Amino acid sequence: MAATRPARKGFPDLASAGTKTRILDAAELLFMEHGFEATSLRSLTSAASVNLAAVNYHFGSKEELFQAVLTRRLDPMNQERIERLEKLERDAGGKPCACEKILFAMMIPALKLARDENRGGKNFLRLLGRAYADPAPFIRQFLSAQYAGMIARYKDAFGRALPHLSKQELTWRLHFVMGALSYTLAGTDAFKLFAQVAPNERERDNDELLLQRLAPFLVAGLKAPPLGDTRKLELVSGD
Amino acid sequence: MAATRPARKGFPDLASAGTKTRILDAAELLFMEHGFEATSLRSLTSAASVNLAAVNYHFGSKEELFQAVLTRRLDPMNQERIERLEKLERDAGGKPCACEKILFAMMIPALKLARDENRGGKNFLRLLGRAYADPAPFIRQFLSAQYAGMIARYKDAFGRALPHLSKQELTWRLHFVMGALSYTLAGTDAFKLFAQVAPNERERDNDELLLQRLAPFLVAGLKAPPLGDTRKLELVSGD
DNA sequence: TGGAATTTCAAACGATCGTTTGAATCATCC
DNA sequence: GGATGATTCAAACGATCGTTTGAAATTCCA
Repeated sequence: MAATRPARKGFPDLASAGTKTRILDAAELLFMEHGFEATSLRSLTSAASVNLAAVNYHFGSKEELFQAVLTRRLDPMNQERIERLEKLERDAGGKPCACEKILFAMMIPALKLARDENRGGKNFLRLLGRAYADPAPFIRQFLSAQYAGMIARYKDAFGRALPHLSKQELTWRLHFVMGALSYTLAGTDAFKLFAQVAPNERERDNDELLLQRLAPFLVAGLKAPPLGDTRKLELVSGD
Repeated sequence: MAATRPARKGFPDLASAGTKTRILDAAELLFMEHGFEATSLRSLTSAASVNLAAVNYHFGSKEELFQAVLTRRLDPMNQERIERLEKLERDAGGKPCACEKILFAMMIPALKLARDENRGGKNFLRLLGRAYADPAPFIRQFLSAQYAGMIARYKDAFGRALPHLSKQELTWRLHFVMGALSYTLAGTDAFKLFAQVAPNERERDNDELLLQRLAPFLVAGLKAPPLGDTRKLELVSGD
């Protein structure tokens, strides 16, 4: 029952590393394809070429396996986001950073993850997109814990970069930004109907170009005059 | 085996209407809370106070029930979206419509649905948000069919309202808009971390005010100069 | 009202689920 | 090299799944 903490001597686990990694890789793929509930441990362990009991042995339960799948990618990504922001603020030397730069500091680590087909790549981002929309408590509080630190720092930086926005306005706009970003990176193509362009054209629209398109959109949205500065919009007037 | 097409005479079904509606209502709530796979027909029919076999009798299968749940709300909403756009274009008389008005024509039906707690309300929009991120083929092609007509017309209208955007650029920006919109309306609050404001403050941020905040953000993003008009952004230069 | 069609119901179908168990295998170090 | 602990394995656990069935109950129309 040592589990999850093997090899107490020199190197980290090596014998079990193969098993744990194969499980994580298979879980990442299958959870993305079929979702958490619809993925059975039997199909998962079969795909990973490990014994059925290996999941409960190494991770404790199916839920803990799911969290481990998320942690493996999210931890480094969010840490890199924080490091990039800190470097940005060091270079700025007390002055507020440019809005675009802050946005890029947040987007680039996600982009790098998406392109790292070696490990996870887009599969993981799609899985993450699903997790965002999942109301299961154990998923929601896990994501909250994972993002809390990173989000707080970025909200602070954006707040100084966009002094014309009230605190509430900023909160909502960052919500919009994260929505468009995660939705786009997840790339589930719920509306692939949009793209009636030539398919080879879409192939060439790689992730880097995608973010180059997303960035101006988000920056313009962030810099837009807040509610009330423009004429009052009559919303649900009709009917 | 008539099923799904009862009462061939005067009124639509009345005896079975109670059963079918109760099933749809319970399914809407439970699918939202636990997802499609994790919701069992036994808990569903129990919540609806109907017999277990009623789902297969009235809808054929669990999957068809899920599609019926989506259709009940999506059909009227997307139809209203089209009607509003057509009215807009009639009033404009050949001229391109204002970008804001097109956006509102798309958002208002969704908002009205969100506020109609009588039927569905936010529960359904959260369910829809989950469906967007679900890669299950039967869900994806169903959503495509549901949205295809509406999306095509709006893409056309936006294209005329934003002549400075290339076709590809427009495609992506509409993708961003739908992402931010659906993500926000779904309101899963994956990043409720943003909102450290007073809780009563968030309570008062009702849906109408939310869209009044979202609209300027999206309009500014849509109107932003396309890629290449601004200085070239060096993206993944570092590292 | 009587007969046909529709709807409800309890019960069971076979299949699959996540987890546990206890013995067998493997690696490691005294 | 033998003991110790980590890991793998086949097998089984009880539970729950979506669906089907055939009869009972209900509704509808002639």
